[in-house]
Amino acid sequence: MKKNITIKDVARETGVHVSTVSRALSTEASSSLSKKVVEQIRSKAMEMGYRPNRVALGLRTKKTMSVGVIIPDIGNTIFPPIVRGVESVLEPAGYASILVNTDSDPEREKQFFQVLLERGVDGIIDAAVTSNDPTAVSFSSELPIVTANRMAVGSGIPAVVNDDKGGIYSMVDLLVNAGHQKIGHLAGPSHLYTGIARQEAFSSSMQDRGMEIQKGSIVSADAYSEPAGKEATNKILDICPNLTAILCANDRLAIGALDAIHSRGLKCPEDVSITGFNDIPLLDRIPPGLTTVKILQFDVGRIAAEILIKKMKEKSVPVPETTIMPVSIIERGSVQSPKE
Amino acid sequence: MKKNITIKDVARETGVHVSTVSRALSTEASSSLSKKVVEQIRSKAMEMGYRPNRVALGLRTKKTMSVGVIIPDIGNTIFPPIVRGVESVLEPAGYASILVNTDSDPEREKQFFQVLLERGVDGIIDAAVTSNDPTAVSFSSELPIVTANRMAVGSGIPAVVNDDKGGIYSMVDLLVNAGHQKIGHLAGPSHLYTGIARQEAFSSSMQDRGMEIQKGSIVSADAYSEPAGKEATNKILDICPNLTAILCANDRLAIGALDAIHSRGLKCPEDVSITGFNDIPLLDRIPPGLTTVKILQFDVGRIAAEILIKKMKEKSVPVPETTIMPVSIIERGSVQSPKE
DNA sequence: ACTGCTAATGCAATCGATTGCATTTATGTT
DNA sequence: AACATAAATGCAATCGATTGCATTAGCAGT
Repeated sequence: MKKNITIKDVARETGVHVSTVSRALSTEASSSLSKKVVEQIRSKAMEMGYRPNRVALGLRTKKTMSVGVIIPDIGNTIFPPIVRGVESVLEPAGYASILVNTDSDPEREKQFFQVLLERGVDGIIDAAVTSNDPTAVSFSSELPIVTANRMAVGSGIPAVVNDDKGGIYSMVDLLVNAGHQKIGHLAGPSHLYTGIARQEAFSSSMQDRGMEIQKGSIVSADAYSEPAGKEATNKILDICPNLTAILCANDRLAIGALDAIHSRGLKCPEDVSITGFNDIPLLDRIPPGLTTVKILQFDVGRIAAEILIKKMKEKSVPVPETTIMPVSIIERGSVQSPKE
Repeated sequence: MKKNITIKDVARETGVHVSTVSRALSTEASSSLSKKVVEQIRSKAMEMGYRPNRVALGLRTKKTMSVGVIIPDIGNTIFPPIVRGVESVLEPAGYASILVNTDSDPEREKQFFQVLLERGVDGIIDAAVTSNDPTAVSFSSELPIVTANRMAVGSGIPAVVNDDKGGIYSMVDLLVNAGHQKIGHLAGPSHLYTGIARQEAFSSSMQDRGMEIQKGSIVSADAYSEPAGKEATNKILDICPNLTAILCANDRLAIGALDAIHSRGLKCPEDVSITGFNDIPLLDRIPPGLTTVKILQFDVGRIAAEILIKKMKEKSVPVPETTIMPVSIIERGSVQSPKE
């Protein structure tokens, strides 16, 4: 492991001062140097295998050209595309992404904010933010933050989210048009924006149509996981066995719901129609084919990163506080008209 | 955005020299200071909201406590668990992970190595390495590298891989025991270790059993994707329509194979048995249930990170050059005895 | 009280770059 | 040829920590 070449070494070899080397290597500053010298220094640097030290640069300029990406769990299939979208704009812009998983633990989220700040990130994409998130809010005065897929309600932190409300409205529409009257809602965790927003949308959508929401027909799952979905579905059906459709807050919950109704000897869509949200990879291949709301995961990440970059470049630049990404309904086989 | 507090500020407030503050804040060096002063400085620092600057630390110590994690694509479901495994040991050890996606482009891989070195990472986990990877080899003399899931054959770079050979042997066993005689192999890309290793294992396993490998019954897919799998399967079946089983190099290819045989009006497992490799998330829910080789993705990442940490702490410490992780066969519904 | 130690703290260099200002060199004008 | 001016380069401080060495303070022994 040989010693790294620094501008000092290049300066010595070319017989100029380090500041001259620094200028020669920079695109802008090199204009103040004679062409010949610039040329000479650059080729010498190349020849010597000079590699700039970004740590030193970061110390001097207080810009590390890195951003923290906070997500609950990269193992959850909804997040990789978001991360990829973030990357797709950050990387070409010269930023490195430091990825951390909170496991939805607010304590860990807080620690990671600390760590990321110690590391001098220029900004943070937070896809693990909770609906009421004092941590994110307090740090938002220290560096640019943009939340993705979720938002901290009323925090003033720019957010890129999906049209949760529109998606749920459309889905209720679809179910109602198919003839369903008794619709339940398997809601997401009540501390998450998506859980809350989708549940509110469900309720108001049903009300708008003058449809009855049975007592016990809305249950929040503890987490966005299949087992939690199965458990919550059982709770719903124990109280409201007459439901003909269950609108789920996301696909994984819907898969859990499928498990639950199967274990009760029921079938989807014959006995109960089920719908999801997100359209995660491979979902199309799981029978009976979940009808779901497709979100633009990649673009959520992409736009969030674009906004972040704007704010990092010029922290006072005005950016939209909430960007709502369009969603679309994907019809597959899990919805049919109620029988009889 | 207020100015950050530095040890200088703390020093001024407590009336001591910066070096004293530095020592007071460090666990080891604080032993050389009087208890009282240490106590005083620490509480003052806490009170002032002091946050250490790791960039400065990194410059001084030449350790950034960060590692680069290079993968082909976080969107490919096999990688998130690996990344999570890596994280699970890196994070508690105080390392941050910089994640980059190469999209399997060797040129990008090379660039990322450069970037990561500029950023002063202490080591690299490379899960995007190709079987013959001059880039990884050349950089391996500059910093510790460990490859995960794949290996650069004969490079001397420590690797943590799956028991690809064992998995394929077991799978051939399973097919043969089920009565299959005419077995094809949908191989992975031939520039990837997994593609090569699994194909070699297939061939030798068949030979060991004295079974015939028909001409044209082994075809490499261009990429580990469903469309590539479908395409390659069609090539295989065009030439060898009499095959009763196709052993695929991974699950996504197997899913593509499923698509191909369906489009030919054939059924799995009635007409053709299909097997996969990896056991990616949700695979169990895709009909007819792919029989596959389960690998320990999380642990591959975990062990790779453990080895890397060892090497970063003490670069000359001997570590196993190749660690082979056990695999297991998961039997589902995609294999049955050939009819007739 | 003086010497000799040890314990506690201060000093200053260092890591690798950038950058405002000073200085030198080159160019042009008359 | 002299001088003003512009262009090119050098100087040195700076970013925020760490750390080997020097210095001071405190204390014990006589």
